[in-house]
Amino acid sequence: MSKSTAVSPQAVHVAARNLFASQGYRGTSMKDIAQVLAVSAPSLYNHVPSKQDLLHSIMNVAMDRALGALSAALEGVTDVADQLRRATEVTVLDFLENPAEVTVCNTEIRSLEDPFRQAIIDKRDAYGRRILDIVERGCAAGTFDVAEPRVASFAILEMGNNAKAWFDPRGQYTAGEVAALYGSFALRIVGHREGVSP
Amino acid sequence: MSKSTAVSPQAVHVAARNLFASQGYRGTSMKDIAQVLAVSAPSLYNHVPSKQDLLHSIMNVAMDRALGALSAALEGVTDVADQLRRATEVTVLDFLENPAEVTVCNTEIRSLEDPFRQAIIDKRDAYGRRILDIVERGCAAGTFDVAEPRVASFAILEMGNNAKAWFDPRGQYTAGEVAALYGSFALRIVGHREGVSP
DNA sequence: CCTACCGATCGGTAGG
DNA sequence: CCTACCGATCGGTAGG
Repeated sequence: MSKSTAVSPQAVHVAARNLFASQGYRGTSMKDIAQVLAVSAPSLYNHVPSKQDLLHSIMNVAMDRALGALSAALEGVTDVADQLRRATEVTVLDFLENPAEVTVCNTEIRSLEDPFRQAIIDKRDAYGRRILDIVERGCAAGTFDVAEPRVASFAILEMGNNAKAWFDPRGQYTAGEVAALYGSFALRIVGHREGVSP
Repeated sequence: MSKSTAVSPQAVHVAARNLFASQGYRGTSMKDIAQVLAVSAPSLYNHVPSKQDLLHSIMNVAMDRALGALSAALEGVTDVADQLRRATEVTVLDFLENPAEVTVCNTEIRSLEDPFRQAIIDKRDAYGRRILDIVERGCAAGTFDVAEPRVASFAILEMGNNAKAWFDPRGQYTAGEVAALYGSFALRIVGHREGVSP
């Protein structure tokens, strides 16, 4: 379990992320993190200012990565159905490829104190807003047909959230194939003609 | 915030459920629970055996309620599309009407110790299995058209999970109307002809 | 239902 | 990077 050699802010970040995901923020002590890195707990404070800062850093890196991946996936894509498919795929891919960060973001917002807390909520809301924008534009263009774009966008964003819990990277499907399935579900939810997967 | 008079196992259960949902199991002390009930922390042990037992009780009650509601909703319903719509509606209704229990079930399985833990996981899996059964029967009957029934059933089960976070009981829609929207999404995901809501 | 109290553990600091 | 240590808090018990 331990992976000594070369303690760094990065290494502390990774150890904390994994422990926070499996045991929770309050269920993880600085000593637990230190043990993974084979050092004493006080030594961690040479690399990170506090446990709370560590939590914020983990969530902030995760949100920036997700927002960046969403932007990259939509670059140059003009068809609104393609946009929704790609946005859904990149969202699910992020869930599958970064299960620990996503778990921390999902379960530990309440453990974040308030200078940090609102900043993370704002980024999460910005992500949701971008999905909603796509759904609304598709409805306005007559490409989508769904009674409540806002509810539909929440459903799309949420439906893949727990895929990391059952997904097996060495199983029947690749992460990309699972993401493609969810992309087709998204198009079906918004009532786009032809939501069947490749 | 406090609600004194008549401390009972029930009252402790309710106070603990609300605090576990908002602050987490490890972030809630027995003293916190006692304060809501306006008694001292040791007094709680006259009503409940331990904090861990309290957590298990909250999750077990929630799972039994959800499983019972699912059975009741499906009673006498023979059409497989109606079954999926009703199962999805009752699932989302449960999420909206019991937000605190659902939050605890979603975030605190890791805080449950192992005699209790597996029993809760088994009940959760049984719930998911019943949704999957409906999707598989619909596919076998040719009523549904979806490439991966298993993935579809996970998506259906998950898509309403966070609805409690944005749903406002005094807002534009009733819980029943929101549930109906998700019911139509479920039918669309499985490729049933006509998934548009009433 | 209370006060008094137990051993254990926590995040973080001092000082080197 | 370490040991030694701080004040605070934890779940739970004793005893009434």
